[in-house]
Amino acid sequence: MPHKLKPIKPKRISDQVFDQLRELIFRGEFKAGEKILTERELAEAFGVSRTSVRDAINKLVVMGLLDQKQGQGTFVRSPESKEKSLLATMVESQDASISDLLEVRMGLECNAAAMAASRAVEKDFQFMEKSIEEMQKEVKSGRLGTEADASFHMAIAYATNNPLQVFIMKNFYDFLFTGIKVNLEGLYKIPGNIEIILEQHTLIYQAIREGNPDAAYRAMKQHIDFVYDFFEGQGE
Amino acid sequence: MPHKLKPIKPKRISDQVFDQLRELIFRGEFKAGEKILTERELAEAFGVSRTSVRDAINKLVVMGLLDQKQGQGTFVRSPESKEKSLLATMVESQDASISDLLEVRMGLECNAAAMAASRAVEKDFQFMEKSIEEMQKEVKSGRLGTEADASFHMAIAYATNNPLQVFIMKNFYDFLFTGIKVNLEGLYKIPGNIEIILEQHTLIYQAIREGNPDAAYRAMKQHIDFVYDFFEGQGE
DNA sequence: CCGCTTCAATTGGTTATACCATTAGTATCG
DNA sequence: CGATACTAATGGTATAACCAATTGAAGCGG
Repeated sequence: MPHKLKPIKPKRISDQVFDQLRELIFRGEFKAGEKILTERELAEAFGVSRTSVRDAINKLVVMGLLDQKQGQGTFVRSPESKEKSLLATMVESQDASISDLLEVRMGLECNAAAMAASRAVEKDFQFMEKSIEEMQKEVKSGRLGTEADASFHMAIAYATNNPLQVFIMKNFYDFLFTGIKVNLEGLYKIPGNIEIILEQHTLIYQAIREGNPDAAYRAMKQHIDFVYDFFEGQGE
Repeated sequence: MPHKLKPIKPKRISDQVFDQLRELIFRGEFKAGEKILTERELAEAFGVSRTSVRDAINKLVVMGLLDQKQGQGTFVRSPESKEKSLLATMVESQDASISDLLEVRMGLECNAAAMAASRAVEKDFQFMEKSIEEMQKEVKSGRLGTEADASFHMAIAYATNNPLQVFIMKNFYDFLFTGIKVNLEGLYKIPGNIEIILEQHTLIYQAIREGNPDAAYRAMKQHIDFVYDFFEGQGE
């Protein structure tokens, strides 16, 4: 065996559709509560059979990301709606606190920010910008903007171009979401805090845009430190 | 509305099949590891279409109760392997390289080392020492000591006292072993490398023992950087 | 104009059938 | 005996047709 041949990729079509749909949900292309394309439309759009699309959708329904109603359509389930994901429930049963979450994120996301700074392309920047703008809108409308917040962090994961980083963050998403929600609710009580968060997001974005890994790392660290300190001060 | 009428049963056929199959599994009619009836057989037995059976089975697969393999059949998943599978199963559909793995570990483990340095207790030190000694023994016996290597890194995860960190690392190393352990062997085969690895492990351990988070972080970074550079040089 | 019924279009759910892709086992040939 | 080739079994995919629930608009009668 002189040479290591090609890796091949035996991927099921339904799984490929599944991956793409999940990505669209996570990136916010399909917004919570929104009705997505019909099975027939998706089948045509992907160029696969309706069977494969159905298999993919079923998977997402079981995972709690989608909701189907006969005669109406398929809808994106809002993350906050009850039944948390498998990972989230498992984590819960192990008594993981918000602090624990933030500590792990510290390592995971600071490193990701640095990676992103040296690899992100235009498309990645656009996703980050979009998330920041979306969060600004939400805040001005009196809402928390938790989804946009989570999307921003997911955008950085994608920008690393590291499939494993993306993979972990994807499975982290539900827990990330609930964590962010709790944080923002606490932060919201104190005027000015959300603006600080937004400012920090912008700083992270700028550092990545400038291609400065070190600055991106520090900006992310400062961001998470801020949230962490605030939460610790709350009495834990 | 004087009377509460019939509840009716607007139940999908696939769900009815699902319920029955799940019951059979829970009752032990289908025993762990056992191969169950084929989709075609089940379809005929239930008097429904194969599609409905497939929908039901898919649901059980996503839930981790069943396992399907093309060309072989559908099997009942043993209970102990249910938990570790949720990450491992999905990782199959990704093509992550060793570099990707190391990049994520960089963030995860450097941070963990720093955490461990400020929290580890005597018991944690003992686990680390044991892992290092074990690896030294293995190496002297002419073996690779990959398990001891992993144990050392897991010991650090435990030392963080962060259940989420432990959880992630646990699933991480399942993936590491089952997926790309073979590739790591290349690193160990070159004389001198194992000694360097052991030295690095010792440095990490000492930094943690001294309660120096900064040094622990740097020591871990140096360690992972070394492995990373080695693989980059290999041609990847 | 209002209220009810009816009907048609949309959309997910089901069925049937055929064929593809992978695997394990067996038969065959050297 | 061993390697190869074939075959059968099984899950995966693709079509096409029809069923069932929902919505909303059209039509009718008051």
